[in-house]
Amino acid sequence: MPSPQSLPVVRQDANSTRERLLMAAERLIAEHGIEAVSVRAVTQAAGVSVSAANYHFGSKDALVRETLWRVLAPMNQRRLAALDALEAEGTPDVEALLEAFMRPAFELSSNVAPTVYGRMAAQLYSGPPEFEGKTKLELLNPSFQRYVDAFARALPDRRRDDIALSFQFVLGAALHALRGHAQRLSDAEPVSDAELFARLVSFSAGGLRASCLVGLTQVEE
Amino acid sequence: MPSPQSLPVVRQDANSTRERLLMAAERLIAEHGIEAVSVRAVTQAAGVSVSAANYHFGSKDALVRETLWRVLAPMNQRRLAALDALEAEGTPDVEALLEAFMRPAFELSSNVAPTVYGRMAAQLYSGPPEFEGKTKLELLNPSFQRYVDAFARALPDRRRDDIALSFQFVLGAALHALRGHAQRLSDAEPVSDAELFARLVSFSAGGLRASCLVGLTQVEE
DNA sequence: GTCTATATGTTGATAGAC
DNA sequence: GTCTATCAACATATAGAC
Repeated sequence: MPSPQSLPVVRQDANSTRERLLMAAERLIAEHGIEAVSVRAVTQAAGVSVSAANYHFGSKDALVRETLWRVLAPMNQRRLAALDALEAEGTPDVEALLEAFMRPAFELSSNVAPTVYGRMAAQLYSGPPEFEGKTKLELLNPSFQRYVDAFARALPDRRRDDIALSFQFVLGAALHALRGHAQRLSDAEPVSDAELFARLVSFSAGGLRASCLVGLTQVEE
Repeated sequence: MPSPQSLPVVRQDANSTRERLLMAAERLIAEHGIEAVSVRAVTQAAGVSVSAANYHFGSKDALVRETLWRVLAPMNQRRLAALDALEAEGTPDVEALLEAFMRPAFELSSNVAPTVYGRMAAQLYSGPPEFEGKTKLELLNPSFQRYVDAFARALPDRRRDDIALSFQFVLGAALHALRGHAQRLSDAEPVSDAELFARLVSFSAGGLRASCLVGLTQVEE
């Protein structure tokens, strides 16, 4: 289904040492977080020595950054492509925008490493702040801006910075769900991923639309 | 203003080694996270030796657990007291419940350590999962249940597990804001804490009310 | 390119003097 | 109770053989 050139597949042999390291790092970081994963753990999972990792990446920081980028860049690309498709056929409404934005985060990152895009994004926001810096927020923020613009067109009676703030709340709710906290606490039977996604979309839509009804602070009623 | 017995103040002299360690740990963990803070960093900030910490707490785990508990227990107590006060005068609406729930998380934890309650709670949900276990979710979850019950009374046409899930989204949005991500990304001028709080409340109220209008999956319109 | 072996620092925790 | 001194284990990173 994905068109051949949809992703720039410049990857080398899937069994090269470099590729195995990135796959192992992707899986371990998505599960345990950046700080909890040592280079040794990655190299052991990849079946190579520690120096092999340092030969290819130079440092743990570089390995982590490349792992994050390699996972988040395609996710981001799908987000933007979905937005392009929506805007090509008119002005999308809030629900359509939310689905387009969040869908890639709930998909598998690749067929070689069965991790979820958004789980990696959650690690990005939980982990040490030096990793947010240039590498990733430079990647994600521009598409956030585009989505905020699209939300602003879908909600024309709202100030843009108001929408930007609500968008952050949406992000927080989605990251929390991607960390697995949403399932864990509801005492009822665990919801399916599809239902979790649908409820997250409708919750976010309600939140985005809500604050247009209230003033900045306490309004007289 | 706080009634004398409002909090069980069983603390020893504010300058005891034990107290100084807990204060330093509170500040450092709230700022840098659990994993990033070493026992040495805490003892240095407290001006004592490493063994003093191990004498009083036995291990880093115990020190962290007690730090978390000591910050989150009063926050939780304020939450429950606010809910008691609301329910004493009728059936509170969604906004009142959200304010009561979130207000303590945005307040200062104590006058001795100028950290924010909710920032510590955010570290709890970001950090290694072994800290969530018994100590804290045993403390926070019961009050979550009480709030979910109250929301269920405020929204009688909603299923309870539906509300429980939306409540998790609220939690995610609040934790994201408490981590400071909400301010950082909005390109506009940074909002004040009071405005951030007000917008978070109205966003969450809209989200909580929203999903009662849609079905589980795609509904026919 | 990948390995073994090693350098160098930091971690959490302990032993024992005072 | 608090310290200094020290431990063993782990971290990141490098040197040099092959």
